[in-house]
Amino acid sequence: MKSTFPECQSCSCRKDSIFSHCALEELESLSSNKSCTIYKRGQAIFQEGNKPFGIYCLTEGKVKITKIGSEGKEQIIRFAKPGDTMGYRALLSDTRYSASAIALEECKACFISSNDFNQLIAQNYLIAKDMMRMLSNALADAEVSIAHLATKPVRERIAEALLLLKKVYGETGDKEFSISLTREDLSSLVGTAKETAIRFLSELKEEGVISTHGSTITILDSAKLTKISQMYD
Amino acid sequence: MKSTFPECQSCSCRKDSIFSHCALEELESLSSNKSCTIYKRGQAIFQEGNKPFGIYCLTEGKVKITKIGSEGKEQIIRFAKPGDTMGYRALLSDTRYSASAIALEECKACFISSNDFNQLIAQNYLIAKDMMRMLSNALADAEVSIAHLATKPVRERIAEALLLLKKVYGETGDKEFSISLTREDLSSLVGTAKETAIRFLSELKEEGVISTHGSTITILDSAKLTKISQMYD
DNA sequence: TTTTTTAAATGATAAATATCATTTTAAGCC
DNA sequence: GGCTTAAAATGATATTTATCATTTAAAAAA
Repeated sequence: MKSTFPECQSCSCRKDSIFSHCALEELESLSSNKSCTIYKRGQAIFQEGNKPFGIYCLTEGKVKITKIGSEGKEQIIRFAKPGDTMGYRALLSDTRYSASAIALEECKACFISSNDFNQLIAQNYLIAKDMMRMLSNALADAEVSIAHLATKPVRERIAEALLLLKKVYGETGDKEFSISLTREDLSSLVGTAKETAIRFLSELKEEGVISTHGSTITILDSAKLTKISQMYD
Repeated sequence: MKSTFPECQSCSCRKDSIFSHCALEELESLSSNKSCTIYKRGQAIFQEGNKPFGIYCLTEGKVKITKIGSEGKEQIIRFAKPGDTMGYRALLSDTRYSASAIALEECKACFISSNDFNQLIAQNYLIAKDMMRMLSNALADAEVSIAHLATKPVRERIAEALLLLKKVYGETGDKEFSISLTREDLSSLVGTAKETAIRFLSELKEEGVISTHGSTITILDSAKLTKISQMYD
């Protein structure tokens, strides 16, 4: 089973992760200490409220990061893609997980213990700096979400959500983009009711901006979607 | 004018700021290099979209951190109190300010150049670690805001906003808490229309949870307010 | 103090979104 | 492929929140 996971030294995920500044011996040490797991669709990689014991590096699959809101409603905070690090926030603030990470499809992730992680950021300032940059970017993204949740109507937020999915999971260059996402997940990303999300999707379909088949959504016209997402800016 | 600002070495704000881990010579160097300014109510300390040249340490007064949302609507992201550092996010991610800092009353703030700041976090790992903790906490707070904006009704968010103000600006121990805040600011914190915010405030007044005089709001019953903020949890 | 200005408060109404019920479509299974 | 189940889609309606208009109260200015 171990053979299905990459060695850190040669991991393709490393290129734009926090590990891009690691020295070879650091990577070797990471690689020999890590433990890797396969997660099935719907399985939690970590859960809100639990104590963190390390960080996770996603090597395959899509993950949603969620929080429980009012009345048990799930809110999607962000998505993770291969190469993304997850769970570092809780470690760095020495608190419990403030969100859960749930596999949207079969995923593979490598676990690095808090000891190894703390040692890494303490001994290599470039990595610490990278962590700060990651946190700062995540914070900026979160603040944009706050402003948009508070001021944009649902239709615009739906358009924005679809563009976010494309940005995270799309290949740069390809024109069309498809993703399988339940309407439940879409609505808990947008912060609206499932039926409302579906209605606006139907509207976008009629306008030829997207098409759907089952739970799969295909973005046909990103430019128009961008316009819709900024209609009242 | 300079005399109205504290020296970093003896600044009372330092106790729980990122500067709590500074060595004496570091503080002396900071103090001699900083430049301090008084800001009038409504004045911007920094503005969304501008390039950062350093960080600000608030020594007196209240500040709102805001973003422009849809249709030019202002969204309050968080508040700063004396001792808080502002503007570090943009520096650490090497981007422009993603939000503005606006004085809610007469304020004093000290400016530390990006050179001095970068040197500080590069040479003293305890400070870098503190920065990471601050960023992580800010991120956790922002994510709570996202979940609550998306899932809580306005009444609960109003209650929560009042409790937040108390938490940030209240003295630990005092039972009642008063703050002067325009209804416009309250509504742009909660993410609702001014009139809606006023209506729920009136409701809370009738229930004896708060009282108001002009723009001043007094929290009379924090416990009940807490309950209201979690009504459907 | 009186006047003027600005902000808070209330009322009436419109718009946006949520909820509940039902139908249709797609996906999993024998 | 037909059967079964789950999810997407649509419809009818209720609820929540926003908007616009007006009044009242509190600051600021004269």
